[in-house]
Amino acid sequence: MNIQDVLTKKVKEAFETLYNATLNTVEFQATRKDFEGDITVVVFPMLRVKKMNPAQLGQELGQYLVENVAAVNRFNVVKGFLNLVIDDSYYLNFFAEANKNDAFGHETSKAGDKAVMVEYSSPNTNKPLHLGHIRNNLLGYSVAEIIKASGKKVYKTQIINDRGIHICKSMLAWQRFGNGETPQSTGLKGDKLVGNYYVAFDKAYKAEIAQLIAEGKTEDDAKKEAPILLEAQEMLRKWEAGDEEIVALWKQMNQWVYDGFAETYTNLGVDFDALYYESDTYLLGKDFVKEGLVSGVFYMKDDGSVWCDLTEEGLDEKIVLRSDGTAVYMTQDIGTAIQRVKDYPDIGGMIYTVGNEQDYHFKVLFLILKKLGFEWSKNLHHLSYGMVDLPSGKMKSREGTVVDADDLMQEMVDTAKQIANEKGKLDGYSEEEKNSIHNKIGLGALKYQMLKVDPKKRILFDPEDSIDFNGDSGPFIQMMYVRTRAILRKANFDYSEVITNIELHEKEKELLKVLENYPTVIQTAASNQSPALIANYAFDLSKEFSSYYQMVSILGETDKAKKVFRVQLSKKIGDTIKLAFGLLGIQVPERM
RNA sequence: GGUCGCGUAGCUCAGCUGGAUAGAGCAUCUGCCUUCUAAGCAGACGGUCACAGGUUCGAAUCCUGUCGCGAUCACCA
Repeated sequence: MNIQDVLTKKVKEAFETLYNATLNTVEFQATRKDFEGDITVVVFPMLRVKKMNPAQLGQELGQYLVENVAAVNRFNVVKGFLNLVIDDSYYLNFFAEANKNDAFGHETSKAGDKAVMVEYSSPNTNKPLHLGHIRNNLLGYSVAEIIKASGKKVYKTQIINDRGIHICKSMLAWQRFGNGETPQSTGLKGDKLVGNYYVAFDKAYKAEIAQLIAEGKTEDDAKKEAPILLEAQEMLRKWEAGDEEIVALWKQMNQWVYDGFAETYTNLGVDFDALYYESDTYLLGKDFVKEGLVSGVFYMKDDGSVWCDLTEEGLDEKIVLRSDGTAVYMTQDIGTAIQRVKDYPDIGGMIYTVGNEQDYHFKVLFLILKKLGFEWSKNLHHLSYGMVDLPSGKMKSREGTVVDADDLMQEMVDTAKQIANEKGKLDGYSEEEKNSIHNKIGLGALKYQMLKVDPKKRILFDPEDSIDFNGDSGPFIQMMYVRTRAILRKANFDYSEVITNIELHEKEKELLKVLENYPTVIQTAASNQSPALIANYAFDLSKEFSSYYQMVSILGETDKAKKVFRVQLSKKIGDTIKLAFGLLGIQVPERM
């Protein structure tokens, strides 16, 4: 029970005793720096229950709390704010308790609890991953880890968009211009090689369009009639018909891409528990469309296309099956969702990490699943995040205006290396150790910068402005962890004794207050699906520690009990930074 | 045009389930490394919370409207 819970109970009790009135909630906030106190009760909302002068009410409540709550030392009232001074012993006891738990703030799932499936990444297999995918991957991975830490079972998954016209474009261009190139023959990463042919296709396609326009066609006609596009469409038909040669090429090129992606995922540090491939699932929804047709959820138009009428819900009509009977995106997503629940019967809900450009699609998908009568449809969430844009606008693979994921990660590591070399603090380490450290710091900087922003906000990424390594940054927080580790390495004495009877330094009290919030922050971050809250918390804790570290000597303290406590506190803060960063997928180095 | 989202310091962002004088980082300026790692600390400077109304004891926060930016409204995914 944290201090808020204790006080809530006692304030309610005070209300019953003093005024014979019932209070539903008690509102708290951290006491402003200008006033004395550790926590503040806001009395204004209580006036609705008990009409009286707020200052007087605060006075009476404060008096009651001092008399009836051991942890409350004294109080002061400013306008409608009751500022309480909490006794050091409360925080020392809290710390002693928290210190017993190596994963303080993290819960584990209980047998029988429903699981959450988190979908993220879900790339197309015709081009390499870019910065937009990085944001998606980091968000999805982190939200999954946060929900796990909040005490739920989690499955991470993705749907790999491995079929469709876009893949055929790369395949066709490779057939035509590739001269049998392979990742082995060129030394290129597989996804990069395939991406090059996607660009090559677009180049050839544009040339043909220009040619056709020169011959007198309109632009619209030219775009539809360009021979290379017609050929790609023919290739897709052949693929669907199971043409052996085409399918073999498709498998080959996809495999190159998967090998490339695997490397990127490893470097990025993300993973998955279950993979779904569009080529397996794109037909799955059809049966449910048939069922929905029977039950009246859908209706068929004269041309045979099937629709869902959502006008009553304020949306429009949505196609769920083409007139030729083939599946659309929506058909597949309906089928995939149902399939996942069949595969993992303990799923109670799903989270789709997909950009906000698809807000409408998911609104419709969830509504359709609800209409189809699936109980779990009410627990479906679209983790909608803002696009990562460049100063020049949207990233476009075909036009080569993308920030490549692998390149960017490498750049970050190189920058970390350069900074480390300038500082020279890693001199004497092996190359392997150095590389590992540069890697953690470079990626930490990148990941922190991506995750500290509220997911729903769009990120403007300027390649000219470098990612921060100072201030509110990943490396700053890693640095604070490193300091705590340096202290522990030098603390060559037994610091296991439980300390409850010392006087706390002002900064120590502040640190303990922040520490006490950690469990709540995890729960809030989980319910809001926002890694940004964890990132901000890690920074607050680190900043507080940084100030403490500067102001107070830990190993130089002469009072034995204080020294022991300070070492314990430093360790706990380091451990908590490590845990919180773990939820963001960021590793911490032991030195830097 | 309809719908959805966003607009806070020069820049990047917190704060948004209403509470005290709106907070950080970067940049600029001033101090601080013989003491646990200066990727640091302490401090200064910097705001009509897009604009206009409304609700409230109290609004950056909630409601309405306006403006600006973005997304979306395909038998594409």
